[in-house]
Amino acid sequence: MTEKRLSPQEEVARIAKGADELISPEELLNKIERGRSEKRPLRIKYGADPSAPDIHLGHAVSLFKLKQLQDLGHHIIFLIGDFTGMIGDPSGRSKTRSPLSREEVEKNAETYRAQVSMILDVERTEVAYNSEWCSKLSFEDVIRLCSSTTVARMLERDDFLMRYQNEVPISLHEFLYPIAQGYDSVCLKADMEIGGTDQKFNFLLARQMQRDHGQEPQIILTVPLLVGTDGEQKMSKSQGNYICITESAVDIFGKVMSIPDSAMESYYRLASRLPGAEVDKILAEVKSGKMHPMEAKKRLARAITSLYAGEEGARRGEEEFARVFQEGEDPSAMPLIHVDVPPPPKAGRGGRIWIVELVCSVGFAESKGKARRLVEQGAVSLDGERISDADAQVDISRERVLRVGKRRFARVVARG
RNA sequence: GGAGGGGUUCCCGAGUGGCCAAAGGGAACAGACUGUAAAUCUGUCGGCGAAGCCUUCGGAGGUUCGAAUCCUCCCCCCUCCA
Repeated sequence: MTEKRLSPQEEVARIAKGADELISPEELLNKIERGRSEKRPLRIKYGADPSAPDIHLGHAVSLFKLKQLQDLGHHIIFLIGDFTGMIGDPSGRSKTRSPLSREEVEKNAETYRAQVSMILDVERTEVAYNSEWCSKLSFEDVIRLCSSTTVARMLERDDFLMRYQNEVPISLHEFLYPIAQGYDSVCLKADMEIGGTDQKFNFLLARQMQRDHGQEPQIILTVPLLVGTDGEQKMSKSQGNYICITESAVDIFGKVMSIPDSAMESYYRLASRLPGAEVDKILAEVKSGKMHPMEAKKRLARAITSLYAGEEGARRGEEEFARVFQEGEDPSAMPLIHVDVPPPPKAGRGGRIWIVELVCSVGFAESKGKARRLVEQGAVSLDGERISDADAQVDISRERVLRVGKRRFARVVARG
């Protein structure tokens, strides 16, 4: 904010940067100009689903855009959809979500604040809950709201259409989700809403509903969706391909390193916060063979990790990564687990335990069968020594390092 | 309300009386390879100290030596007609 104030045109350009779509730049320019003359910041809405309160790198793309708007002096409203959470956002899912209980919703909403503060200035962020107005609606009100749109319009939404065509059930209440979300915009008098491209339909409906309520429609800004660590599907909790911003430095670093090379560019552009020119340079060097892709990915991992765990964390993550995956050594920190050892009559001398039993009891396998298979497949080692005999009895009377597969480690010792 | 089609192991999906713990694909996990990855290849993929046995094919009963498969009732989903 110390820099010279941007002209409205420049401000629009800055806001549009990195966006997938901005509807529409002209309206935004208008709003900014009017806002300036009235000394009124724009009200920017961002909705969060309380059923999955972990903020991951995909959400962070929107949050950084919000941060930018916040720094431009606008008013951010972080809306927790505690009411709509009971419906479940149908966006992008193939089946109806089961509703959350009141308690779950509240508990989840609770965890947002700390996470958001990693990116936004929470002191200057308004937090709102849509139950505040949604729960007050009468059936009559709901009917009126529903008249804003039509079934045909609803079925235009590609996930609904897809489900409909595939004969997958769509519950009627799922149609209420976009309605409720639109109503949120009405109640908040939102000037602008931000979210992933998958939210476009909902955002557009909100515009319609605002018009119906005599308001000026909100500006829509969608940001590209970040792919998950698999490099294919969009990052989401249900896909299990996400990187949480609260994960440890080591995990963030490692997970970024595990993305396919093909996903590097979009991670660089969407998740790293590095200047575009620098990204261009790195990518060009990789392409020309001047930089090894691994080096480029390490830089990426460093950049992303440092956003959430600081420089120091990024360094630690990198060291640990090199140590464990490149040198094949044990991690510097491993949980110490005390294991109950069966009494001597069954296991022979004290301190000895069946390897399969051991793998199970530290939680590295859910069943004996799975543990047995891991052993047979050569995934299990003790102090770096592979154990592939599924009948082996091992001595853990003193502390030893158990490793299963590439990334599961623990220090184990017999209890007592 | 009527007619028809469906509900199978994490997901999709084959299976219409024993050869079915159930094909095939995906996901996942492990091993090899590598750059740590991706891709590829190989293997595993309900439970049990593994021999055999137990539990599983929407639910409950029944027929049968034997049922995911046949019968009865119930629940749920989809399509068309009203």
